[in-house]
Amino acid sequence: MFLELAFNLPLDKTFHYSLPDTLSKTGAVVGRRVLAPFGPRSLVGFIVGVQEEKPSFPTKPIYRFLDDGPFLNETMMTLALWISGRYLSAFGEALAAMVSPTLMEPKKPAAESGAAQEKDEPLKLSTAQAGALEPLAAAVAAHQFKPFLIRGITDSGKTEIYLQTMDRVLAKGRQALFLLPEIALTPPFYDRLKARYGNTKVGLWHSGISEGERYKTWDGARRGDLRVILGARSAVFAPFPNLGLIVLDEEHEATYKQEDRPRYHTREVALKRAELTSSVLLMGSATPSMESYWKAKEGVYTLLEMTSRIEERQLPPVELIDRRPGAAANQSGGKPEIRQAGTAVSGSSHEENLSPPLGSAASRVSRRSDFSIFSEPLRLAIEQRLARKEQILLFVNRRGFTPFLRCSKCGWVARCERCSMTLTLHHADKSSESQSPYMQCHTCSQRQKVSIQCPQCKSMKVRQYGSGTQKIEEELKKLYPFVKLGRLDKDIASKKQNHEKIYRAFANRELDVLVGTQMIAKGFHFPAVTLVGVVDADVSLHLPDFRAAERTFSLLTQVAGRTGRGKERGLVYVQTHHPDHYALEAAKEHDYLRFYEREITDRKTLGYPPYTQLVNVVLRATKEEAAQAAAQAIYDKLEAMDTGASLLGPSPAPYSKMRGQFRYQVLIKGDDKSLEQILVVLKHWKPRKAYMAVDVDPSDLL
DNA sequence: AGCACGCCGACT
DNA sequence: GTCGGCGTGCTC
Repeated sequence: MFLELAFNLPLDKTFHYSLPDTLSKTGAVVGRRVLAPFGPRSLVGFIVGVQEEKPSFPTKPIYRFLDDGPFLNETMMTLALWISGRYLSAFGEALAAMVSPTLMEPKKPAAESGAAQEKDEPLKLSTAQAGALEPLAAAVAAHQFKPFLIRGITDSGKTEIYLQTMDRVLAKGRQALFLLPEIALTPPFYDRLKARYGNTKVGLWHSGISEGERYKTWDGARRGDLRVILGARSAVFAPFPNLGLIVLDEEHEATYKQEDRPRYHTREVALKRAELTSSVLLMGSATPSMESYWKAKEGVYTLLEMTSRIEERQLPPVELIDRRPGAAANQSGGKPEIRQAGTAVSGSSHEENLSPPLGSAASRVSRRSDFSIFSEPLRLAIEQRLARKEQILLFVNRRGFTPFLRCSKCGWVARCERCSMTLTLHHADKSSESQSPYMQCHTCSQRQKVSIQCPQCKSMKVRQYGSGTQKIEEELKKLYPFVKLGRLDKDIASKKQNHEKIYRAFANRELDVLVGTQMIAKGFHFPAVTLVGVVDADVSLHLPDFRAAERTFSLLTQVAGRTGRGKERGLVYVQTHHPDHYALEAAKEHDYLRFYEREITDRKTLGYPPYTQLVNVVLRATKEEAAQAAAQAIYDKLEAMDTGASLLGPSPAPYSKMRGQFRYQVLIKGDDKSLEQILVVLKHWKPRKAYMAVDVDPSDLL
């Protein structure tokens, strides 16, 4: 008896082993994990074939079987094969992606209960909700593969639709997956699912779960003891034997794309898995991706639309504040009303002195007062809410104090030596180990000492430009010293308790204002928030990526949805230099369709998805010439094939250097047929003196 | 991916 | 004389 094994290696190859007499032949089944010698080391591999004939070369015996049966069933093996083909990874890598990373390490796997909760019962549905549920219930009853897309505005009651669809799936004895774009969003859903289906029936799955818990959850799913698994993208691989439903919430989120091998898109994997298992796929979003909405309109997905908020609550007015020089909103008018006596600062200049010491009284004096970070309307609105004891969210798209430092004399800009990125100035936090300010690269995380003197012209005219969360926090403290202020960004949330603590403090209204990055844009339900301020909407708009407008629109829509969730009407202020950009205009009007119609026209004109499929080939090397030459070589090869796909490049990637490696790319726009030919070539292509990464369906082109 | 082997430059 | 750079080759 001989076994064919696949390992978690970037090799398009399987390896053959013998079965020692000490092991039972009946244990040799496809999908089971084994431990086997591999060169000088031991590796966990998957059995992908079993045969009687002795191979023509010498074989080694495996050490032992793992698990008590096949870890992956036939469907999951098929899904892995599909992933390795579509996303150009080795079969073994795709198989490994389906289990916890710890289950691929050659050690023995190790082998919770929440507080008693009120039982969660199905809610009575609104007419709109009932209308959406009907076709879902029919598809579940018919036991057929069917993809649905719900476009439901924030607070429209999508979750209850997910749950009532799930009720029906579980009632038929099948299991359900509930996928969210990130871990931070799971806790409230986890509580609700446990309350609804019972603690022992619901499993939680994401990269933060402990090793023991992981094994238990996967095993529970495999045995069918668990009925629902909630998790981030890798939960799409939960090995349920009788899957009936996959819910993919916030369908448009870029975090559903896996950024290392296999570079799969959770949405596409979910679609394939639903097809293989005759399950219902239920995708939902307030701002569906262009691809999905287009497919829904083409009839590939069934479109369900929910365009009113529950209890008829109104969407908050969104006001765009023109920040271009000379625009009315930038003139600082009257003094802030509730500012306490003795606080001298009324705002900071756009450009300010970095000269020593940072943030000292001396540097404050030099600030011009006619260009504040906060426009007059935003400041007045902040003061009004503070006076009324209502809560405020301030959204800032960057962490740190100032996103770049530049010499105003010679133009030198502080950059990371290993990356083509500017360095962000950070002030020391209470929580951080550093006592003094530092500069940090947001690509490679490396820190440096702050340059006060320009290294190029030796002048002392190094200035700070732009504002991050820390600076907004500081400005607010200066303007309103008595205000209780919290900040939530990656620097703070790197400690898990911090995230919890700040979230709870804000929820309990111990804080008046919360300043934060993307983290505060999603999921939060705080009824006392009546003002959302977007300090600079242009950051995401300016990324050199074809999805920049789409990202900006959905981000603004999401942020706007954080207010007006209580009795009081909410208000959103968006500061921008592009008040007439279609993404901002559509966000102001809460008009997804208007955005969609405009954006889809551009996609068609420019040949971007959904009208084409993209493959981005990135070549990186320590030597720039090597990366460039390798990119040129693959370009020449593909060009000569004449497949009908269009090739862009070779050109330096927008982030032209990362972690000491130069990056060049060739972007391919094609259709199913041309890409099929191209992927075959890429699969066997070995670049010289450069590393090649092939990204099918890239989430961005940076 | 690791990890070995192998052939050329600056150091205890 | 050796430590170590990373090029290329192999793993049933």
